[in-house]
Amino acid sequence: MVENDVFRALADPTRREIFEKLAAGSMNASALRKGMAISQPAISQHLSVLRGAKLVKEERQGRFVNYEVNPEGLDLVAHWLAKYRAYWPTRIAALKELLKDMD
Amino acid sequence: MVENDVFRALADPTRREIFEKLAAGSMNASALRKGMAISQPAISQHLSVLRGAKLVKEERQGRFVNYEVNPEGLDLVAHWLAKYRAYWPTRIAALKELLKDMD
DNA sequence: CAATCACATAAGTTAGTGCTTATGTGAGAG
DNA sequence: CTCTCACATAAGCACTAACTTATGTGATTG
Repeated sequence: MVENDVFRALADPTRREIFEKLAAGSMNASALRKGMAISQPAISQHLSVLRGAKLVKEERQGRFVNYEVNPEGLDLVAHWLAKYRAYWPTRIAALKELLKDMD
Repeated sequence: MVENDVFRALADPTRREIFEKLAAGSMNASALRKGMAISQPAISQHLSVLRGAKLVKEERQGRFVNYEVNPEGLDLVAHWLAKYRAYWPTRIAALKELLKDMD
């Protein structure tokens, strides 16, 4: 079940931080590590989890591996959230504004 | 950090199941337990976690405690997700339809 | 008020998670 | 071809998390 993988992946704050960095722009594992007090294998393991959750895509470029956000994982969260839309009426107005901006 | 609590709470499949049940209609802990192969304390502990994540609200009713969905937690998820809206263009159309339906 | 019911809390066990150091692998540089 | 670089995998360890049984608490029932 991939939905489970997504939520488990996002449960770790370090992983959310990595994801956030990638959302701002794709980069390789070494670049991701900069500014984080964590070992290289740790990053690699986190990326592996994020990949399994479809939150991240990898693309080999020579001896570097470029990582970028995979929308598939986010879609899963959006889908899950949509099931409970009846419970966040306060956000509807904000969402409408948001969508208007995107036109 | 409550955002962390929300994602950690949702990482457990049993907890998501409980939440889903409550989304379909508020009920007490005993009712929630029905059909689940789990002990009474386990339910109670899960509800405690969900409460800490603002995903659930409790309301004492005599010796029963009625549980219901707390939109606050969902708002947190929606908020987090909105930050990455640039990455789910495919969902935008569906979302617009959804919002139209709610008018 | 004594018994019971609905639920919470305590304590202990076990499995899983996130980290580390050490090592492996595959591609470019010299 | 050899060395180095970027990253992945292995193994081990400390901590956490989810469950259990046992017990506590506060409200209703008889």
